[in-house]
Amino acid sequence: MAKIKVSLPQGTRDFNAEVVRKRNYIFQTIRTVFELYGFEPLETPAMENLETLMGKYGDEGDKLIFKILNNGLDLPEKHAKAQSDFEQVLAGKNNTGITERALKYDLTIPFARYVAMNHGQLTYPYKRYQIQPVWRADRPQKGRYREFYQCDADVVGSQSLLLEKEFAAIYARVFEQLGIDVVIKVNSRKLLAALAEVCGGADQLTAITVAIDKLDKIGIDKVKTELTSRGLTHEQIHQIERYLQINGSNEQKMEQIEALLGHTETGQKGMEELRYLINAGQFGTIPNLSIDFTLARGLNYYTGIIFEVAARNVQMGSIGGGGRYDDLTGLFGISNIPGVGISFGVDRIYDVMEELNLFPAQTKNGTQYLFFNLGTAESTKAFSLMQVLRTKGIACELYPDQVKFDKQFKYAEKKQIPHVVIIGSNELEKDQCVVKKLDSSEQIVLSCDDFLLQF
RNA sequence: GAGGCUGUAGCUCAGUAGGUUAGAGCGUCAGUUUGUGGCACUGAAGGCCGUGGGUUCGAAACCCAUCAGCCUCCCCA
Repeated sequence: MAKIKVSLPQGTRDFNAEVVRKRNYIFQTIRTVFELYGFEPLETPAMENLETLMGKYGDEGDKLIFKILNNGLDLPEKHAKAQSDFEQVLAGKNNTGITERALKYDLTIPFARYVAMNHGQLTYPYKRYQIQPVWRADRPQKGRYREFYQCDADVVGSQSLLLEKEFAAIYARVFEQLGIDVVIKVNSRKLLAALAEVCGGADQLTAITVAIDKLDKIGIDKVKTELTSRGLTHEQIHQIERYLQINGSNEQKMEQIEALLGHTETGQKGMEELRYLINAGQFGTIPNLSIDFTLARGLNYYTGIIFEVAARNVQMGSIGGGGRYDDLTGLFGISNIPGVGISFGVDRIYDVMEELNLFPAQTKNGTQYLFFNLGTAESTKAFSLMQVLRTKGIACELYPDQVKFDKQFKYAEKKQIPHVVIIGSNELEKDQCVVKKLDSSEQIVLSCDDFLLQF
């Protein structure tokens, strides 16, 4: 038989039983916490209209959207139009004649689209969570895939800072349950805006944000070089440097930022937000929450508090992020719906947990009892016992072929099935069965009725 | 979009300075052992050495191209 070379598209993965179980463990943990905080599930299609997505993620983002080729382009009567349309695509422009749909790039924009479409029906504040795959035509590398899951929770229709506090608590709780030691970095976009006001004006906000975002990668000197090339003066850059050098405990950082940006109105607002978040108050302190003024988070829609979560003790990009946005649905014609949300990067969380060996043994749950196949009459008996076990929720299976013991034992071992049940001609005659534990080799003989009574 | 590394058995990899029939470990299958697994021993199957060209008497090895994977930058989860 000719051997056909098979492969997977770049940046995609198959998940075997073990991996699926471990992933489900993460999903379940996150889902449970979301539900505990009153979020409702939402699912949206894998694909959206291309125009829904285009222009929402910046120029870079647009390039990374997977576009879907329209069907029926090969129909003879459409040839001429398809060819002229394709010229547009070759020129770097999208054309609905060639592609009008695309795979979703994140969960936030489809969510905004959903809110805009169902504006009248939703009960506000609307709290939803969404756990679905998204696709990006990125170059894959460590911790980066072309198909990966996002777990988002957002609230729209409320300005309350209480929500930010709850989201921080959700992060803390989920990672505590997963056993990952994290630092939840928090900042306010308003402070960045205030910094921009002080140094070069509001129109420099983006440039400053981008430069700050690169700090931990390129270092302070290169950040200064970049800012200089943006036309900032020596004095302005000095201010930014003072901003970036703020350190110490959360309280100490607040004191330093007060000295630097306290005289601006925007700065005061930003500090208020942060103070509310870090103060214990009536909700208690959130563990691992750390103010990080160098946190900037790209440049898109965030306007208030921003979050980013990093795992300690392991080299990995952020495993979660989010923040407040004032007017996400404005993009779709429905204005004045403020929102705030966070996201978990499940694939990276998986990699972190794998690297730190944090998955509990319970994730291996599968078949509990393997019934040996030792003949037709014997397996008929086994089958009737199994049906009882199954009604009691015990996973079990019968080896489908009557083969030697050796083989059936090895099957159980490979699948890590903890017990085997042996019903041969001897046992059948006495209405008994032999139950053997594989790890300890202990085995007991008991009547079929006694066997069932255990469950 | 830019750069680096790697493609040899199902998997992880050896393969000496180009030289007969390309190796190991693990895994698979069979047997020792036709109702008691893991261990051990014996044996077997399994390779167009990523693909295409070139250099050479001779290429898995050297050169070029191409494809794929991994990694870094950019950006991000």
